[in-house]
Amino acid sequence: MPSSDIAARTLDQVVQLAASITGVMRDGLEELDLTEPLANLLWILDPEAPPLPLRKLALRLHCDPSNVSQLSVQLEDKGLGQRRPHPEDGRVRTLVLTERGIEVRTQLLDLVAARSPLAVLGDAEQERLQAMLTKALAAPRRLPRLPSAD
Amino acid sequence: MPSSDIAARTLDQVVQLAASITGVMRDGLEELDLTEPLANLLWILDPEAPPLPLRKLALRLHCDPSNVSQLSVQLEDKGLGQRRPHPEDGRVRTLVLTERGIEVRTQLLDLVAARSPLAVLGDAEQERLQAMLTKALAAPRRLPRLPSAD
DNA sequence: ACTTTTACTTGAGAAACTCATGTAATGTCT
DNA sequence: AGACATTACATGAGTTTCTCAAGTAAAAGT
Repeated sequence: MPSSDIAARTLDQVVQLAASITGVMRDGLEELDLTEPLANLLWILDPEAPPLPLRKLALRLHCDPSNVSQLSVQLEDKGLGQRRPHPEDGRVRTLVLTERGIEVRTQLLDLVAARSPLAVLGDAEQERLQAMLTKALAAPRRLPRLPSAD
Repeated sequence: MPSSDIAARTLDQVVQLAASITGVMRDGLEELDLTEPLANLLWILDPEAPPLPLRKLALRLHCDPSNVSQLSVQLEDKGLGQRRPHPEDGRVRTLVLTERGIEVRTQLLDLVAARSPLAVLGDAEQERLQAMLTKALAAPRRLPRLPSAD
């Protein structure tokens, strides 16, 4: 049982899990009055972290910056977010959640957490899982044959 | 440290990992001459498993069956797949990979496996990871407040 | 000061997806 | 067996989402 088979199987399971999670999210979008791209944006907008420039958000979402611009407008139109000028750099805008935005984001996260397959794992298991994921995510991302994007 | 925080953090890490994996995949699409939706379809087309009806593929991809129809046409145009009538049910069509399709799929999987963050985990760790993921994915999916779709 | 670079916005266009409709095969009911 | 309903897929139109190109404004480099 070669090592690459193990890797392939692990990868496949993670992808399956991810698909399941996005499925759960999609099923909850209507009751939150969100679209999928808006929900994805909301997801990475941690109210407790320092606000991020739109450019950083684009990197995180693996999409074009212009796309984030358009999504930001939608978030503002819904009263969930607000673009703020960066205090030090006049070119930069950061995206901040409004009170209502924080509320909806919490609902979104709670909903997905409650219905995701991960919910069946106990606290101890989740912590072991976290340990492994942390290790993987912290890795210095050495991409073979590619300039370091991301 | 309430249990829901642990769950939220685990979930966030899985989502981050998934984003990273799709990012890796996207970066490799050009060199494989694939689009993202085609790659996703290719991914779930295991040549060793019995061929699946288009409808099942749509369920797996969380999308409309008509979408799978269109993607199947693209796969055929590229010479990577072929739709076959179901031997017993005249309405059903299954999608099978061609020789070249299997080849490209292998390249895709290998590429993602090599560059994914999971690559930094050792075999033993991956097996422990698999154990947990298997448990989660096998769970009978009790969706709160929703008829059992999926 | 002048040029280059960076961050965002805007608008046009392409890609991907959904929905409605149509067709054919299967299942069901009497 | 015949009539009706259901299921699986195909097709075309329309919507949504995304990318790309061009433009503006601020900052950095020379």
